[in-house]
Amino acid sequence: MKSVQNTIELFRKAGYRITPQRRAIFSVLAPDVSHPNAEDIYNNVKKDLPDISRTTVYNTLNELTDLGVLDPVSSISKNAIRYDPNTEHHHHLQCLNCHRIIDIDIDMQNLELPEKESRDFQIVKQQVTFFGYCPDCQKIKEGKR
Amino acid sequence: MKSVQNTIELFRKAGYRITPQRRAIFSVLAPDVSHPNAEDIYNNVKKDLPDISRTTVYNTLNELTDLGVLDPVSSISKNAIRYDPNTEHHHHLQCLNCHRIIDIDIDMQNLELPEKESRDFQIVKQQVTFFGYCPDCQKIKEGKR
DNA sequence: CTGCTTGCAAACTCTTTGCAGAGCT
DNA sequence: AGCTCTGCAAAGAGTTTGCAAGCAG
Repeated sequence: MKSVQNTIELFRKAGYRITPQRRAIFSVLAPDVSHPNAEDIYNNVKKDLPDISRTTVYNTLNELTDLGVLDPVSSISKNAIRYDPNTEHHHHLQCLNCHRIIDIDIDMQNLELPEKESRDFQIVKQQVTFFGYCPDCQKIKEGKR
Repeated sequence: MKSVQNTIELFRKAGYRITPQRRAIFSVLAPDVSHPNAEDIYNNVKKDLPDISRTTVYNTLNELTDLGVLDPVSSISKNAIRYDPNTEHHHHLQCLNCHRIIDIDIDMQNLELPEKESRDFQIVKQQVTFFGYCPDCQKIKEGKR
C-alpha cells in the first residue's frame, strides 16, 4: 500500500476528511501482508482505538477500494471480502485448507490469451493463483493419517 | 461436470440417495458454463421442480463440492459463492464490471514458482485469471463518457 | 421399515443503510 | 459554522442449522 502519509494526501485530494479513525485504519493496513478481512482489520484497529465501530471500518475500506489503494481479493474461503494493500502487479499462493494467501513477487511472462478472447475482452490485468497446502496444513494432514 | 449419469453413480457410491431434487439439480448444472451462484441454480431448478427449497439446493451444492464434482469459484463480485461444474484444469476471464466469468481452455505452461515457495508449499493446481471488460460492459463505459 | 432427505423457519455471518450527535476543516 | 463522519441499531443478502414429516432403498 502507499505509505500512510501518501494515503492521507490522496484522501484529502479526494475531498475526504482525515479523522483519527481513518488514520488508525491506514496505519494498520499499510504494513499488513496477510490479506485480512474487515473483521481482522476491525480487531487490529481496536487495539489503538477501542471504541471504533465496524461501520467506520467498512466505510473506510470501501473508500480505500474506490480510490484504488486496496484491492479486494477473491478467496475460496467462506464469505468475507479480503483486502490486499499491495496493488502492484503480483501473484498469490493460497492454502486450500486454512485459506491463507501469500504474495509472490515474480514476473510471469508468456501469459497471452488466444486472439479470439483477447480481441473481444479488454484485458486490464492478470493474476496467477497457485493453490496448495501451506507447511502448517501439510503437518496437520500428515497427523490425520 | 461429469454427466448426470456419472454423478448419480458417484452419489450412490458415496452413500447418498438419489432423489428427484438431486437429479434435477445435476441436470441443471451439467450443461451450465455460467458459473452460477446458489440463487441462480435455485431459480433454474424451480422451472422443473417449483416446490424445491433453497435448503435442498444448498445441501446438494455442498455435497457436490465435497465429492469434487463442483469447484467453488473465487470471484470479486459481492458475497455469493459461485460454482464451476468444469473441474478440469482451465483458466478464467472475469469482467471487472458485471463480474461474469468465462472459461478459457488453453494450456498455460511455463508457470513455475521460485524454489523457495515451491519447496515449502505443496502445490495442487494453478489458475490464471484475466481481468478486464467484456464486450457489453465496454459499450456501457463508452456510453458514459 | 429404517433412517436419510426435504422444506420450513429460525439462526448466523458479513455488509450496508438510516439517522442523530460529534468533530474536522 | 457547516457539513462530513462516526457509531448505534436495524435491515439486507447469503448460507447454515434444527426439526418434523416424507420418501428412497
